[in-house]
This record gives sequence, C-alpha cells and structure tokens, in this order.
Amino acid sequence: MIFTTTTEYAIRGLAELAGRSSDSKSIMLDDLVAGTTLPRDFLAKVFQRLVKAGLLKSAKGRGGGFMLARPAHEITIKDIVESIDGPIHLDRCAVGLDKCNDHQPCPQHDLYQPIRQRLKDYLATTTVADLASSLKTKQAWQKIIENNAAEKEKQHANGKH
Amino acid sequence: MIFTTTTEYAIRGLAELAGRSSDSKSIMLDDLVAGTTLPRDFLAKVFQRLVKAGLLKSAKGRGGGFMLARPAHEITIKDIVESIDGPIHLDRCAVGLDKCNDHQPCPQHDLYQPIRQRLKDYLATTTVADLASSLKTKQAWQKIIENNAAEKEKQHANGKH
DNA sequence: CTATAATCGGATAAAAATGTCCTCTAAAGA
DNA sequence: TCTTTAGAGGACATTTTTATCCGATTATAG
Repeated sequence: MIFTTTTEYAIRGLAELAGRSSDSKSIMLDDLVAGTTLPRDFLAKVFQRLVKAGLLKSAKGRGGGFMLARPAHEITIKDIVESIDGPIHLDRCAVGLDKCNDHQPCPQHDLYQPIRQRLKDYLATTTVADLASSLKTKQAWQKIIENNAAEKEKQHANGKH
Repeated sequence: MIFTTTTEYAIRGLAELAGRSSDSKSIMLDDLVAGTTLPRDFLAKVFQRLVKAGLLKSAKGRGGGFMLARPAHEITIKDIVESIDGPIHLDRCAVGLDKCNDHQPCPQHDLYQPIRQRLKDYLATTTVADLASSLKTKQAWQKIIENNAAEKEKQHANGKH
C-alpha cells in the first residue's frame, strides 16, 4: 500500500463518517466504528489530529461526536494525507537517488514523473464523498454475496433431503 | 516515498554496485559505500537478504565481496522490492476498503487501476542497469555544479581585489 | 447542582523498523 | 600452517509506529 496504517485509518474513518451521518449532524466514535474493523481508541487519536488540521469538528459531552468541517466533496485524499503525514513527499526521486528534483532531474526522475503526476491528480481530485459512495457500493455487494451464500446453503440442504 | 527505508537502501546499494564494479567482478562493502550516505552495517544486513533471494552472490575472505547474480539489465526494481518486502501488495484497494480486488472491484478500485498498472509496469521494466546509468548522470551533474560554485567563488575573490 | 455522556490529552505499552556491534566462519596469501 | 581479510549471523540498542488505558475536561439533561 502507498499509505501508512495511520493514514489509512484516517481515510477509512472519514469515509465511514461521511457515509453514516447526514450532513451537519455529528456522529459518535462508538457508532462510527461499529461493524467495522477500525480500532476505536487509535482512531480517536487520529481524529484528534484531523480536528487540529481543520478537517473535522468535534463536540464533547452529550450529543457530542465528530462531523466534517466542510462538505464531503470538498475534502480530498490529499488533504487527509497531508493532515497526517505533512506535505506529500512524492516529489522525491522514486528510487531514492537524492538531490534529484524537477530542477535537477535524473533519467529515472523523468520516467517516473508521469506516474507521480497521475497519482497526485488522483489524490487531489478524489474526495471523501467519492469514498463514501464507494463504501456503500461495496457494502451492497457484500450483502448480495452473503445472500448468495445463504441461498446456496439452502439449496444444498434441500438437495440432501 | 513509496518504498520503505530498507527497500530504498537495497535499490541504492544495487545501483551503486552495478555502477562501480565491472561485470563479473566483486566489490567490497566498504568500497561500495565510500562516498555515499549508505549505512555500511545496515546495508550488510540488507545485502544478506538479497543474497538469499538470489539477486546477489557473495564471497567471504580475501578478494571477497558482492556481485550481481545476473546481468544488471535482468534485475528489475520489482525483483528488489519483492526480495525485501515479499510479493508486492499494490493490488490492495488504494484507499484501504478491504474486500476489494479485481473480481470484486469498487469504484475507487477502477479509478485507481490505471495508476496501479503504470506503477507496476515501471517497477517491472526498470532495471538495475537503468538505475546505475541514472546514478552516473547524476554524479556528472554534481561535478558540474561543484565546478560552477568553485568558479563563482574565484570570480568573487577576484572582484574583491 | 448533579449525574451522565462524550472527546481530550497524557502516560504507557507493545510491536516493528532501523541501526550498531561483536564474534564466528570461510577464503586467500605469505 | 598461520595470519589477514572478507561476509555471516547473532545479540542488542534505538527509534518510530501502532495500540491501549485512564483521568481530566466539557457539555447536556434532569
């Protein structure tokens, strides 16, 4: 994977949040992680960082929880990654030959450049809203698959009779 | 960066090796890291792994050292990465929505697929020979830059006279 | 005001990655 | 054979990442 575990949690957490809570309504951590494999306590730390970075708003006490600081379609993966890891460092030479940059490129740098650029574009244009809808699509499939499995099980039981 | 520090050392180490030693002649670690920022002892460990993976051959004792197990143009970055990290895991969903794969893609998966493919192609087609020549190009530049700096310094001194 | 409910934030632990050192082993040359 | 020289490999140290826990803080409801 191209992200760290922490960054991945941030991305998944925001995607869940956008998918589960309606706009301008906050959701509690316990509700957000329910049914996911997201680690509650660790995600809490990650969300604290996202609050400080201005991607999330939080509220303590009863009725508290987290909500997006701006619309889901205005938060990109790039925003998330940079909130966690700091400025994206994709500009370094892909193969670790330092002192390579756009001013002083090496052949590898030029070859890798188009890939880097596409990655950057992807990160800069894909938003939390996109991710949330991807999540929903995935969840829908999951159900279909489970149903199919149940159906097969049923047929199998009948056949045995 | 998209590689771990360890993998990056492996890549840089092999590039240096291919650049410094003529074919079918081994080079010692101490010579290989001279003038680089590669950490000698840690690289030794990394090279041990590459020997076991079949990318390098090693020889103990006098006249010993390391050499490529096959021609530089037949060792790809992919080979190196897989020797260190195991099979490349780029196939996972880019945004960590698990249960996504080519059979069961989600929208993000499809969007990210072309980027992933290009990355894979790059890793599978770029060889140690390419990296070595990139290194040499870079080193040539480095010299030019240093010369320019020295020249300027000289002019500056003259001007002051 | 009090009890409850939520995040915040510090402390700490566990695990993984990275880095260092030292002895063992194998090979070559005197 | 003996000495020197190289990597091999084990032990250990350090740092970073990931994970967990708990009291403090803040807000709400009654």
